[in-house]
Amino acid sequence: MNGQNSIEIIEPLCAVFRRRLKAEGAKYTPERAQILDAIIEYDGLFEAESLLEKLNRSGRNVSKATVYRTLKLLEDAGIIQTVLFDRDQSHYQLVYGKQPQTLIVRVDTGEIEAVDVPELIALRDRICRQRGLTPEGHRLQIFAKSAKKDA
Amino acid sequence: MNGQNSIEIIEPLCAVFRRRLKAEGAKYTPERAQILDAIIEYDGLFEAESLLEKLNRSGRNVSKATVYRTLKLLEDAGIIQTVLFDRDQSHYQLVYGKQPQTLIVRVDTGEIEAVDVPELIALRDRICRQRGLTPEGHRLQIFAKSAKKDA
DNA sequence: GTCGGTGCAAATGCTTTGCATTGAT
DNA sequence: ATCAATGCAAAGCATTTGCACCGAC
Repeated sequence: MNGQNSIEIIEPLCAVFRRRLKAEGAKYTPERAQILDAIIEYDGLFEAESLLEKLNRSGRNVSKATVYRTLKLLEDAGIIQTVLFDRDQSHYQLVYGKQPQTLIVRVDTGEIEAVDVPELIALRDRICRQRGLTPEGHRLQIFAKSAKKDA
Repeated sequence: MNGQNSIEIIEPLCAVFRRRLKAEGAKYTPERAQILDAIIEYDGLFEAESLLEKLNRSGRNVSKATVYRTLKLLEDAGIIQTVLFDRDQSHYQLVYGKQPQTLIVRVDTGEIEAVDVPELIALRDRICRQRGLTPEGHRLQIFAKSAKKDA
């Protein structure tokens, strides 16, 4: 809703990605740029298939193989995160400059809502600290249904 | 470490499973019993393949198809939970009579540790209550590495 | 006898990969 | 020229499913 989830993003994501690619001797190709652009257009979660469709629908022709390869690069770069609800399909979300969101999966309707749970970060960090670990990230999925009386 | 995570298990798991199966007109077959037994022998997480191996190694011959079908039944019965770290393989854990455990995935070593985080339940329930939802379950995975100075 | 269950083998479907081609420095 | 990236089609692989046979009530 507002910017409270953002952590000072000075530079655009494409710059982050480009820098990262350069650092490992890889190239910031037009295909990779288009894929990142299309991802940014998503509000929340997206899937490889939907991304591929969106790209092709808007004339940015990129092959499936390149989409998958780029998703992996983006994940390595810490720009997106893979979320797995089931084994059918991977879901992805933009995480760069944000804390990963908690996902509420409605078991009755199948809807998925992303919410921020600031306390979770503190909880996570404490759990790690107690064990001498440095947190790198987390994923929380909550399965819930409407509290109405119907089963 | 101790029993504080248990919620009064009066009856053995097989009884729970049998009752559940009967309720839906299904049978508690020897194969299903053996699969549940083998699952109980695990401390924490297990995978379908490892379970199948263990069954066959100990002479309890069950087919792969039956293992997968039974895992699904056990999940529906609320006895086990599926945990997905990646898309290679599903991991399962016994959850009946416990709160699902938080899993700490060591990104440096690949080790996975299951821990109890009681506060998480309260947090989850509050998040759901605020939205008029009833929690059915959750999954929290924390990715972390050793806090030592090495990358 | 009816039904559900099992095992086998084949199918599924997302994701990955091999390979020839293409593009940038 | 060299080295990486792309696209296509083929492969991979955990999981699922169709089907014939089997066993319990």
